[in-house]
Amino acid sequence: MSQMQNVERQLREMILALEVGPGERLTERWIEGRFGASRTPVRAALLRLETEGLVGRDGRGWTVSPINLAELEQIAVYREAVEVAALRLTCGQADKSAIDVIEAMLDSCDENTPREEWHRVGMDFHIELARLSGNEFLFRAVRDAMTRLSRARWLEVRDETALGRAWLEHRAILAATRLGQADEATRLLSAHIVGSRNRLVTSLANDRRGLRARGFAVVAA
Amino acid sequence: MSQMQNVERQLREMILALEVGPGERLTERWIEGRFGASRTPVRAALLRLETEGLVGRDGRGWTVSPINLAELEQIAVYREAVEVAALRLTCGQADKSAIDVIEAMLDSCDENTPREEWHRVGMDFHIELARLSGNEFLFRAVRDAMTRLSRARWLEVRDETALGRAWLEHRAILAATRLGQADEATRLLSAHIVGSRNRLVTSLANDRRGLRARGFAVVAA
DNA sequence: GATACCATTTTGGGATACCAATCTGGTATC
DNA sequence: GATACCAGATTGGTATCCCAAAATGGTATC
Repeated sequence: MSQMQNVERQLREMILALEVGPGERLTERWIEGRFGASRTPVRAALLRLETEGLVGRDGRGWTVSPINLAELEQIAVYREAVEVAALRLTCGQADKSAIDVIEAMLDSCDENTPREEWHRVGMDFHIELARLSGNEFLFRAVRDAMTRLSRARWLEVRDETALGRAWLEHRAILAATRLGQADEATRLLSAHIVGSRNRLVTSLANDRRGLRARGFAVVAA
Repeated sequence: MSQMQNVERQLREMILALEVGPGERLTERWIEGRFGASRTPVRAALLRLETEGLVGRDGRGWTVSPINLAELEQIAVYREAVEVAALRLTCGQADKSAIDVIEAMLDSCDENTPREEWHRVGMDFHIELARLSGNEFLFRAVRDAMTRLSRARWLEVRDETALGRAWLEHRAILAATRLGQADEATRLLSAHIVGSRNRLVTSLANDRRGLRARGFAVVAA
């Protein structure tokens, strides 16, 4: 594994895990020292993370992208379009065996599973479902959208009932997909995405003061 | 304007204008000499163009992305999803004055307009229409998809009737959008995209031999 | 003539040196 | 005490080295 990919991967993890806060300034020299790499791979990593929307330019200099509520709403609209299109493709396919793998993913979570794992599986559900479409561009769009949403979802205050409801919705989407019921499956998926967005934005807007107190830049809608 | 942005812009133009052929090998040193920049900005440019899909890694080393017919078909599905979603948003908006600007764009082309300009305006029509949605992600998705399609459309053998038909379809889409008829507008848009894709892929598949003879790598569907 | 092999060159990945722009902290001035 | 200003430190942008790996091309061998 090259240094460049290492820096990119580790820095992305730090950002997604909120070990560097949204809105925080980044200097190439700090990253250089932090990961023991020189500026060449650091710069490459920053350029790629910029296209992922995780870091941005702040005049001269780099900044961890703030949480932007308006952006989160736009991403929800975007992912609804691409996820629905992907799911429609999947419903039209004959082979539904791959759906079992995704169902097993959901099964792997129970009350003993750490919160972090629930978080990851909840994202991977959507990503893997999109992958089944066989369309590389729809897949990447969903994956990138989930990456952009990741930090915000991690900050969201979610109660147990909300988590349970999301899981039920995931299972209902899978069930309809397995039967090839495209209209029903996409209707459920749309509703799921819209509901998730509403809960997410509401939660963050309510917590905005607290999040800023923790040093996280949160831009209003 | 920094060197980095210059190299990126100029190299992108060379690739899109087919001044470096699809499938051609690129060396960082050649680009360095060609544009009079050092390797640092050259590498930054390559990293960005990679995310745009215009260049790719070929083991160790860089290659101008070949024309890939299977990819073109997938992009058509992708752009249909995002363009339809964007258009639906636009139809729901009260202010339709911006549509006149796009209509004027179409008007600016007549029989004296160079082919290159028709080509550009045909792309910008879709990009600017998506911009009206106000959703940054749908807009970028359309813009990036059109960038990826650009070279292929340039290679397409298009007769006058096909160009004229496309223009009529563009106008019909605008007309329905202006009236806020979302279902009709998106139906027309979908048909337009599917039709364009079919003509494009058919044309390239037929010309494949000739294109390869010109040194352009064309990957089959 | 085909092929295995080795020396040379070329290439991308990485490290580092340098620069101009900018930021910072302190100081002198009023 | 506020402010204008200047010197030093910091930073991203760029150029340039170095290196290991891979491609290249010529040659000896069969």
